[in-house]
Amino acid sequence: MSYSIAEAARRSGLSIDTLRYYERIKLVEPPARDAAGRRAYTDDDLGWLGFLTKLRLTGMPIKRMREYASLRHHGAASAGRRKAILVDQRQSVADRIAELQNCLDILDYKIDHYDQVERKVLGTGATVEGISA
Amino acid sequence: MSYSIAEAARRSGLSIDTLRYYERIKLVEPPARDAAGRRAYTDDDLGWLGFLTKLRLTGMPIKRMREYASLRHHGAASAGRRKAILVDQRQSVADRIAELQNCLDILDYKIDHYDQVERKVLGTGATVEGISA
DNA sequence: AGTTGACCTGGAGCGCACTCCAGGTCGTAC
DNA sequence: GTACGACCTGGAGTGCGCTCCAGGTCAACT
Repeated sequence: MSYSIAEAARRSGLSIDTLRYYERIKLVEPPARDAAGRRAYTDDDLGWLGFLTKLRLTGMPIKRMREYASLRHHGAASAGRRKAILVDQRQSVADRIAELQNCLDILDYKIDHYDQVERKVLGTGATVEGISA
Repeated sequence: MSYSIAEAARRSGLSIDTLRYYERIKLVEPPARDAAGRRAYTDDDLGWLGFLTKLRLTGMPIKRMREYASLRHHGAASAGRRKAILVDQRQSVADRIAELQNCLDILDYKIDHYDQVERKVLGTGATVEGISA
C-alpha cells in the first residue's frame, strides 16, 4: 500500500507541513513519488513516522532524533550507538515521570487545601497560598 | 530575611534573567527594594517562586500561570477558579504520565530487541527497526 | 580617587519546532 | 476546456520561554 501525504498525515497524527518539514531536516527519507511527482508513503514510512512520534512524545529533541535516524543507514555497526540513545532516553523519561509524580503530589496537596477552604473547615489564619508558597 | 536577586536565583533554581523576566510579565509581584534600589526578595517571594517552578515543571503555559497569579490578588472570591486551574492541570499531568509510561514501554521493547541483536540470538530475517517501524 | 563587582533598565536576539504563504503544476469531474 | 482540489517548492513568519546586551548606577575595598 502507498499513501498520499494527506493520508499519511491522518495516520501519523502529524500535519502535512510537519511531514514535509521532517523530510527537509532529514528525519525521514524522502518517500517515493507517484507519476505526478506527489509523495507516496509506504507502510514502512508510516512505521518509522510512528516511532518518531513516540520519541517526540518523550521529549527527545529533533537533533537527537536526527542522529538516531541517520544511524539507521549505517547498518548493524551503529546498533550499539542507537541502543545507547534509547537507553539514555529511557532514563530521561523515567526521571521525568518521577518529576511529574512529585508535581502531582504537590497539586493534590494544594487542591486538598482548596477543598478545605470550600468546606470552611479552615478556622485558622492560614491562607491557601501560605501552605506551600 | 531578605535575599539579593543572585541569592533568590540560587535558591529558586531560576536564572537572574528569568526572575526579572517573570516580574516583567507579572508572574511575580515586584519585590521590595533596598536603599540602593536593588531587589530584596522575601521568604514569601521565594515560596511563590517555588510553587511557580513546580507549575512550570508540569508544563503549564505561562499564560495560565499568569492567570493563576493574578487570581491570587482577588482574594477568596477567586478560590474556586484557582482550584479549577489546579484540578485541570492535575488531569493533564496524569495524562502526561500515562503517555510517558506508554513511551517507556515502547523504549523497553526496542531496547530489548537491541539486546537480542547484541547476543546474536536473532536468527530470523527480522530487523530491529522492523519491529515497530 | 579609582577599580571592581553586583545590580539596574529597556530592548534585542535566540533556539526550537513547527506553520504559513505565494506562486505554480497536476489529474479528475463537469 | 475549464474549474477544482490536492499537491508541489522555497522561503518567510510564529509563539514560546527565556537569554543576552549596552549603557548606566551604586557601595565597598585598596
